[in-house]
Amino acid sequence: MDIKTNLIATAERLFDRNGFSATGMDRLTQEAGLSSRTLYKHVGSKTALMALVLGARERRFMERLDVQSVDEIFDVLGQWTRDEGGRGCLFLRSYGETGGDIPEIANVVLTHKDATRAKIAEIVQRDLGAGDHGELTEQILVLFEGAVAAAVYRGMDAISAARKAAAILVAQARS
Amino acid sequence: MDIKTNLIATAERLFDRNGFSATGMDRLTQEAGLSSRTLYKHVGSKTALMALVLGARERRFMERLDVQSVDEIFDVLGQWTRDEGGRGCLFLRSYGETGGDIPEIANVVLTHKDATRAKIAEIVQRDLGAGDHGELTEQILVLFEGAVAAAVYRGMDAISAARKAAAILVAQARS
DNA sequence: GACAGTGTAAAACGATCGTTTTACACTGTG
DNA sequence: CACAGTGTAAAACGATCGTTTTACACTGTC
Repeated sequence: MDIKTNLIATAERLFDRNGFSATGMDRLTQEAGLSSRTLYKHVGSKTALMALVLGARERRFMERLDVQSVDEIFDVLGQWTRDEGGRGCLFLRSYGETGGDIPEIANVVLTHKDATRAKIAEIVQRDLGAGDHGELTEQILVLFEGAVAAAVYRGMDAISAARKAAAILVAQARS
Repeated sequence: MDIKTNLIATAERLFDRNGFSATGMDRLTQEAGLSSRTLYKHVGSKTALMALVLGARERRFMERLDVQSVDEIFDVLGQWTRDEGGRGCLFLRSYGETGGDIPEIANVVLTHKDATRAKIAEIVQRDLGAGDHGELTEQILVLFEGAVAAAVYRGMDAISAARKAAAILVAQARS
């Protein structure tokens, strides 16, 4: 595998499992199987590596979220959580750990949240037909965000609860 | 004010604004206006201080959450966010930063989440009358958690969306 | 067969981390 | 006045942080 790709994947795993600050560069180089010199040649700095990790995750996530109905949104989330484990939104976690003070990271996070909201709006639109669905979109977004957060301690139950709630809200909006 | 109380309040502010790892003990002693020797005499270690901060927040939060209806839950959350700012759930953030690996902290976090869920169950019960409302409770919990998380980037809109969604789910469960 | 490029291994950089220690001032009590 | 208790100020602890440097091996190309 490409050095940089492998490095970013390893960093994503460690950041997600142990936290950003708690993951030292020594641990990272060791687990990625490369020297610190090579690491810095490829990514420049730890902050840049964090941004790269989030960027890669964003692309992977958006690929998966390309669905047609509100119901499927929560299917995708269930699969994601089963595959990758539910330790909370890595974007919000990076934002929290840095206090939102590092523009390089804050930008990626806020852009990702904008994109997620836009994608949900698009799905709601497709599901409900033409009309203003701003309120429903915000509700689905909150359910999605809540399912991610609550899954940390409630597991899959949180996700199926969100899914059922979303179905009720969609039905209600249709009538 | 009592030294320890003031220290914990200062630590809560700094941890919340800048993150746990990113907040050094020097910064803390400086802002709390005491020597590091006094700090360590009173709280023992940074980890213990984190647990104390979370414990204090838990008591303050549970006091506020002592309401009678589902609707009021989101009123409380709105006030909390207006008063203290919405930077995400400090419990989940502490859990994420430490990878859930520090028992002293993981315990406080999971206990808090259990208590929150129990409190919501109690409110739902009072609101809906006797019967099994496990499903609705999980849905309200997810909406609550989602409102907290989404408020980081959507502000109060996330909270009022959660409130409206909860009202619909409650009405649906009543019929 | 020199050479530029890219990699590793490992030591070292200064800075900062959480924590402890030393030295000293102030307080109330016997 | 002695004294134990509690506080501050500040230096120092060893450890670890992110990052850079030194020294060297391997690779493909002219």
